Amino acid sequence: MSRPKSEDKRNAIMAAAIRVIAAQGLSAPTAMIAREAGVATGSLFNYFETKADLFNQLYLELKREVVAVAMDDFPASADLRQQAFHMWSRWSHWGAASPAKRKALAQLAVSDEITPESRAAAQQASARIADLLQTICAEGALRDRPLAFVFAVVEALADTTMDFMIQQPAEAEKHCKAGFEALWRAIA
Amino acid sequence: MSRPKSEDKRNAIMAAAIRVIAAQGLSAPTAMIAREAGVATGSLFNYFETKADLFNQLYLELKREVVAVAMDDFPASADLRQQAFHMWSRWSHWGAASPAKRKALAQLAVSDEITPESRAAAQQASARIADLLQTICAEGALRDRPLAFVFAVVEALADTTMDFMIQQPAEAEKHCKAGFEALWRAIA
Amino acid sequence: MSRPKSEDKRNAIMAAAIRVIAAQGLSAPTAMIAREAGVATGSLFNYFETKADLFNQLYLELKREVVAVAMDDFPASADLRQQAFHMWSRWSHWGAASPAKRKALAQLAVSDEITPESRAAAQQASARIADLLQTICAEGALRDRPLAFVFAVVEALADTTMDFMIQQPAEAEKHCKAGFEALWRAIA
Amino acid sequence: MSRPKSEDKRNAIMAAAIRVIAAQGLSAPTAMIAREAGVATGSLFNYFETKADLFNQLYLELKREVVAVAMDDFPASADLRQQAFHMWSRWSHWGAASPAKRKALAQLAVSDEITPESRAAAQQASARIADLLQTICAEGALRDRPLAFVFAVVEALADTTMDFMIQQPAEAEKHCKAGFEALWRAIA
DNA sequence: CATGAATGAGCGTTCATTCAT
DNA sequence: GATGAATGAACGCTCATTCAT
Repeated sequence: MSRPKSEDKRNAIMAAAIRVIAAQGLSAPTAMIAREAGVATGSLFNYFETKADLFNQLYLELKREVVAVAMDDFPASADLRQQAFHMWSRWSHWGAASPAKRKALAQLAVSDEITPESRAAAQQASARIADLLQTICAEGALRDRPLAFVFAVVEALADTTMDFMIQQPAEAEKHCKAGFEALWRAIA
Repeated sequence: MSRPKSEDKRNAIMAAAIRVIAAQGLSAPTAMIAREAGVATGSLFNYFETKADLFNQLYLELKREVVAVAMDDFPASADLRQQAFHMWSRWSHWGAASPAKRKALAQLAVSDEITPESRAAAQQASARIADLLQTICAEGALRDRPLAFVFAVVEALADTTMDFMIQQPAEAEKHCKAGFEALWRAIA
Repeated sequence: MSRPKSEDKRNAIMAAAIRVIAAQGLSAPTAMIAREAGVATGSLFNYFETKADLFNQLYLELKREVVAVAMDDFPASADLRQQAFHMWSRWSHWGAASPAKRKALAQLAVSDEITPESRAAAQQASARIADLLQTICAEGALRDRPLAFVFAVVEALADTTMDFMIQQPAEAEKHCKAGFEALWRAIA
Repeated sequence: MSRPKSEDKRNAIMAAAIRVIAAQGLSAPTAMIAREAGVATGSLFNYFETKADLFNQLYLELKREVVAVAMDDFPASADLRQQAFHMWSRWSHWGAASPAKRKALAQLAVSDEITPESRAAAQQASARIADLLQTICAEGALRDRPLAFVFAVVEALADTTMDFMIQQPAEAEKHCKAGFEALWRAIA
């Protein structure tokens, strides 16, 4: 019967946080995020209990977005290399097209504020990618390494690739393919 | 910039900063670093103009240490793969043996406080490694990519490898070799 | 000031305020009082213009309750000492049985938020007790002191007595009688 | 070798806290206390870890001052009544002459911020007064009550007396003596 | 130079009150 | 009237940096 808590406002805060974190880092004042979102300083805390809570929710949301994009329109019947390239291409183009999101996510990922629970939830969200990787490296050089090791290698390669796609947009396609080539040789 | 009186004190501050940053992150108070170093809060600023200055000097020093370790006792007459493995092994074992330094360096590397100048100097310090990489990938899949791309890929692989060597010390040698295998296939 | 719709709701807020103030002090958030009362945060302000208004009304209501209890079933034809003890006993047992009310009242009584008007109204509500006291001390040692002085002494003794009745319930009767003895000797 | 932490400054903060608490209550901002003391907001926290710490130290200091004043120049060889009156007179005149201190102490005494430790220390500081009271009431009506009960009664009477001495300074001596008379009759 | 007390801008968070629904 | 989200001033406390000693 009162003004309902607005999903739009929550999204506005999330979006503002991405921009502000990308620009200023995690030490960006909550007041600045609120202003950027067009809400009062206090309102931020109607949607997120603490700054750390906002960070955790944002981290998880971005992680899920990456997975959703990477696995969208997945070619279930293509061969493994094509499937892998599909995922890689989607992923890296998303990152190249969303530099603020990537920058924010990179900062969040190394932050002490992100709880083990959030990291676990993020991992769970990546299950389908993990499955794919497992299949890919089942007979490769890394077949005896923990999947987490492989995953970390892939993420590192992807991050590097996206950095270069952003820095040299004209060469984006080449970087994307070269990154995939390195990935495939490394793990398949 | 005249050399301050006590090189020891400067080193103590650097070492304290490594420990404190590893434990608390970059937001650790300068006063805590000073206390850990056994000097007065004000003394820190006799050796480093600002906190950011301390961070930049520390970043560069750690980067140089990595290179020095990796290239120490370099087998100039061995074949390329052996040379590469020598470097890789030194590097990753250093990282596995110095988790605080790695953690601090990881945080510094993504910080906005590190200036382009510091990053450029770090790159310059890595010239010998860069040369080696260039030779390695001269005929590989990434031969047309910028050397910086290759370098970034290698660093990402190395970081991942070291993380796992630290997390599972019993498997350290296997992780080290598997990481090298992935690297060699990716770039050579 | 029109009577608000629900007397029940007003009472619920009052009762909640007593509990919350007893537990948390006067700095308890109005939102907590409202929640404890089972009403919306905004509703509290339909019944009380401000937090201070709530406090003043609560102060007065509690003061009036004390008087009503103390003078209930008053033995108009008993002798003075018996009348005094009747009042004393009722009063102190009420306090011992209502620790939250006493605690809240004690905090309210020393608060700056309580207006002179409220204090005056409380005094007026105590007129019958004041009359009794005046009669009691008409020939005692304090006969030349302002009645307010005597009243304050009595309140102080009563508060102390009730504190001990609450702290040592097994000795409650003894404390009650001892307190009365001290009172009688002090003023009669 | 640095600027020494100044006892003067600590005292200035204490004195300022007394004035500000007397005027505004315990919710007075620390910044206001600091300003009143002529120091920076941050400096207050060089001398007191938290606002609550300041309150506890102030509480204890005021309690000790009361005792010191009351027992100063104690007539060890006078008779009991004279000794008691000496203490009473000193105490009440101190309170009448230091209304801000009394008001601050009254607020502190009922605050939730004051720790059991502080209250215990205050009690210990009052040992000599407690001894005197014990002797006084050894044969009085309250001889079987806990000393703490007697003490509380005395404090209550003293507080009331001082309130009236402040409110009607012209009658201060009469209030002092009447208060003592009530006390003596109540407990002796 | 060394020391650590002094400084005050800045931060995350709270909460009395308002007001759209 | 009832609701609870929205508001933003205010607070306690921190901390990089300065500077008196």
